[in-house]
Amino acid sequence: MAHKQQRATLADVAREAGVSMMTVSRVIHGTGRISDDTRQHVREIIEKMEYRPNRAARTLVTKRTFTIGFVAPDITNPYFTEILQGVEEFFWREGYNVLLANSNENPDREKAILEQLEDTMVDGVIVCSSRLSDDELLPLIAKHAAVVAVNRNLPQHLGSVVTTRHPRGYRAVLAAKYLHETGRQRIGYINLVRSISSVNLDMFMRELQSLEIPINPNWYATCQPNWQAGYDTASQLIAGHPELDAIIAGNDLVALGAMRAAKQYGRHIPDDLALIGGDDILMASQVTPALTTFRSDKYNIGTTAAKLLLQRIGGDMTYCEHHYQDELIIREST
Amino acid sequence: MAHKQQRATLADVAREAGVSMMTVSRVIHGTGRISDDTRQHVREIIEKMEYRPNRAARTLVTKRTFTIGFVAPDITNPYFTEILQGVEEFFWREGYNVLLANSNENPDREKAILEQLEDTMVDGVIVCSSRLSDDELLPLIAKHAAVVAVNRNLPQHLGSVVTTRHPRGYRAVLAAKYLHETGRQRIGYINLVRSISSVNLDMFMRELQSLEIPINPNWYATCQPNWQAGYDTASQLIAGHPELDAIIAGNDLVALGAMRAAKQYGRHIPDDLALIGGDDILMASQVTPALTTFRSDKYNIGTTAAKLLLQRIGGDMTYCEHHYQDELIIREST
DNA sequence: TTTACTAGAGTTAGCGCTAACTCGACGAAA
DNA sequence: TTTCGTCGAGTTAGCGCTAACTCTAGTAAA
Repeated sequence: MAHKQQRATLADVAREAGVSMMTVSRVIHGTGRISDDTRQHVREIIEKMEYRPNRAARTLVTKRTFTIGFVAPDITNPYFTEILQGVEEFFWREGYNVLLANSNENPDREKAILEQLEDTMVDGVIVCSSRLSDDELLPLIAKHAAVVAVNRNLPQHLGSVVTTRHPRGYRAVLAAKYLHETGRQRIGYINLVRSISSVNLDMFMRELQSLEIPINPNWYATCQPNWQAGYDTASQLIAGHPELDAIIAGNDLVALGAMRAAKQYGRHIPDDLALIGGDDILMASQVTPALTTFRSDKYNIGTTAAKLLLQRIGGDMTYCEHHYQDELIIREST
Repeated sequence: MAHKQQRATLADVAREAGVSMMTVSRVIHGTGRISDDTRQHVREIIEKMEYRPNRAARTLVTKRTFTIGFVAPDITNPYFTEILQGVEEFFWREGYNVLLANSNENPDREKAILEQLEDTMVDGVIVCSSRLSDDELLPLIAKHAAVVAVNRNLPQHLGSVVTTRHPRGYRAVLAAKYLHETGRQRIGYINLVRSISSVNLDMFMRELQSLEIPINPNWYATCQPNWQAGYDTASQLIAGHPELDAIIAGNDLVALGAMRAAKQYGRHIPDDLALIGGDDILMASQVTPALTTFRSDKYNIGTTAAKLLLQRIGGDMTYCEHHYQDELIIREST
C-alpha cells in the first residue's frame, strides 16, 4: 500500500511559520511588503515542508490555469510534431503546460476538443490546420480568451495568425509552374481534404489556365493527408492516367505514398514522373530519390505562434500575422 | 474589444431553475434521487444557459483533474509520437486530457517536468523511456498518484510497466546474431545514450563472446537517439573502421543517419555494409534500401500503457506488466 | 394510529488560495 | 504635541463546486 503523504497547504505553512496565510502568499509571489527576516523565515519553512501551491485553488481565484491547448489534426505527422515542439519549448520556459489534443482529421472531434479545452479553462489555444469551416470554427474559438491559428486566416478580433507567405493553394500553382518550365506537360495534383478543398481546386485550374499549362479535371484528386491515402490515391491516378508525367502532392507524406505507388507501377522518378511534396519533413530529404518540396520552418512556426499567443494571454489583443517562407526546394524527384 | 461573456455557474443555474445547487449537481452527475420532472426542467435550464462545470472548482473538492501527464524525451521522434497517439486516443474517450511534456533528452528537464506535473495535480503519469537513473526517477514518481513506465522497469509498488519482450539491450544481441549467421564478421554497434548505457555495452560484448562473434571495443559507440547524432557517429565509425561490414543502430533514426553516412563514404548497403535499426518507424520501410529493423507496435504500446494507468487511477494498484513483441523484420539493408 | 421507511429534495461546511481591505506602530513633518 | 504617511503585517470574503448530513411529506407496515 503506497499511501501518498498529504501535501502541505498554505495554511500549514502559515501556522508552522507563525504568520498569516497572506504573508506566505506574498513571499511566494514576491509581492507586497515583507521584512527580510520574515521572508527568510517563511522561505525556510516552505523549503522544510516542501510546500508547493495548489494550482486548482489558485485557478479558482485568479481564473488562470497556466495551461494552453494545442489542437492539431494528426500528431503522427512530423509537420505538426515539429510545430508542437516549438510551442512546447517556448511555453515551458514561461511556466505553462501544453494540453495536447489530436483531432485525428475529424471535424466533430475538433469541435468537441475546443469545447473541452474551454471547460478546462486553458489560458489560450493554438489551432493548427483546422479542418472546420469558418461557420463552425469561429463561434468555438470566440469563447476562448486567447487564440492563435496556424495555416488559417481569422477575423482580426478573434486571434492572431501564422500562415505561409503565399495564399492558400498557391503553392501548388508554384509547383505546377516549375514543373511546366522544366518540360512537364501533364501534371497531376493530389489535393488535401480541407473544409475549403473545392475552392482550392478551382483556383488551381484557373491559375494553370492563365499560365497556359494544360489542365484536365481527371488529373486531380483529393485525399487525407497521410502516407496510406497518398499511396492509394496516387495508385489510382497513375493507373488511370498513365499519361501523367508529374504529380504534385499536398504534403510530403502524401508525396512519399505516391513515390511508393510510382515505384510499384514501374515508373521511374524523376525520368518518367516528377514528384513534388510539401513541408520538407526529415524523411523528404532521406528517401531516394530525395523529394522536391516546399521549405517550412516548422519549429519557428511553433515558437512564433506561441509568442503571439502569450502576447494575447498577457492582455495585448493587437492582431498580428506572421508569414513564413515556403519556396520550393529542388531535389532529385523533379 | 472582444469581451468574453461570463460563464454561468452552478448557482446561476440553480437560481434560474428554482432549485438548490445540489439538485443541479445531482442532475449533472446522474447521482442521488431526482424526480423526472425536476431532472427534465434542470436539464433545460442547463442547456439554455449553456452551463458547463468549472473544472478547477471540481478539482479543488474532488482532488481529481481528469488530466494525465505524458513524459517523453523527444516528441519529434515518430516512435514516441505514435505511442502518444495511442495514449491520447484512449484517454480522450475516457474524458481525460493529456498534458504533454518533452524532456528533450535532458534529465534535469525531466526532473522538473515530473515536479511540475505534480503541482498540476495530474491524476497519473506515463513516463516514456526515462533518461533518469533509478535514484533520481523513483522518488519523483513516488509522489504521483498513478504511474506507468514505458521501456523501463519499476518496483512493483510504484507503477505498472510496458516494455519490450526481450530484456534491455538484448535486441542488439539478436541483431548481431542474425548478422553473424548471414556472414558478417565485423559488426559495429551504435548504442543509445541512457542512464544505463554502459551496462548495456558490457552485456552486449559478453553475449557476443559467448556466441563466438568477433568483438572489438572500438567498433562500438554511443550517441543521442536522433538522426543527426546517428549520422555523425556513424561517419566516425565508418571512417575510423573501414573493416566493419555491419552496423547495428539503437533505433531507426540513428540507423537512417548511418545510412546517409554510409552512402557518403561510398559504402553500398547491404553489399558492403549491413544495417539494422529499431522501432520500425514509417520511414524505415520507405527509404531505399528499406531498413531491417525491430517490430514495435507503438500505437498499442500507447493504449496499453493508458489502460494500465487508468486502472491505477481507478484505485486498482495491482502491479501489471505487459511485454510487446520486438522480433526482427528483415528488409533490404541486410 | 403509531412507527418506519423512502423519495426528493435542501443545508452546511469546506477544498486551498488570493484580492482587497484593515490595522497598529513608528518616524517625520507641521 | 498633533498629524500624517508608510511599513509590515493581519482579516475578511469569497472563487465554484461537492460530500455529507438534514429535513419533509407521503406511503406502507405493524
